[in-house]
Amino acid sequence: MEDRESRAAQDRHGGASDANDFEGERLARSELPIDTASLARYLVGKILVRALPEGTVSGRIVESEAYVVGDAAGHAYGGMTRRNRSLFLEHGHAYVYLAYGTSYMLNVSSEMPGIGAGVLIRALEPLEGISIMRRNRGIERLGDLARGPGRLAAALRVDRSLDGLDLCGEGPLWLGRGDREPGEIGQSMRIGISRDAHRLLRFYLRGSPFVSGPRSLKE
DNA sequence: AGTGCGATTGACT
DNA sequence: GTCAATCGCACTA
Repeated sequence: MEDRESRAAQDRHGGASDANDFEGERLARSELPIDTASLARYLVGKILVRALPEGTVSGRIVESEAYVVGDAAGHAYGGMTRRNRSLFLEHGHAYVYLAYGTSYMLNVSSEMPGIGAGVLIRALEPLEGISIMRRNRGIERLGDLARGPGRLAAALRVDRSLDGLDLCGEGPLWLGRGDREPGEIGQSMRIGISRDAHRLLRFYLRGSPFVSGPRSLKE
């Protein structure tokens, strides 16, 4: 088991939980739907896990957005560039970019190799390593630790150094199985875009207080 | 080399 | 509710 190392590292640092338990068990690439919108819906309820030197941080994905093939709002629209090349990797790789010069955004590439599309992870319900998240964010309130794409990246210390990482590999960031069925999943327009804004490509756990956006987009 | 613009956030009226 | 911060990138010349 490759995971023994991270587990040992966590034990050395006195981590309270096991990153290899059922909930955090790494999803295999073959389990991920290849279609972008399907993947966005599928990821709601799954776990995002980050191994840090001081311990494991994780949260349940409660909100995602699909940026599909041919989508004018997607960064892959217009072809591959230095910034967006990770979107063209086989589904299950990380695409991380800096938005507004201030916030990192974490996406999961979502199609076959050479096809540019991805899913933006927009919010997490914090599970493990909450004290580490508080330190990373510099705030206390649980409900604000990972509510929003830039906030969750900060909480998990995700930046451009993780761009291109295989989330289905043995790296320090991965997708976990989750320990239960998600609740009812709502669907809405995406937040903060202008082009192709009408499309219903945002997915969220209905009623969760950890979902971003106005109340009208949480019900 | 210069310009304009965000898949946001936090501070503030 | 409004609004500035901040910077990498894409585009023009």
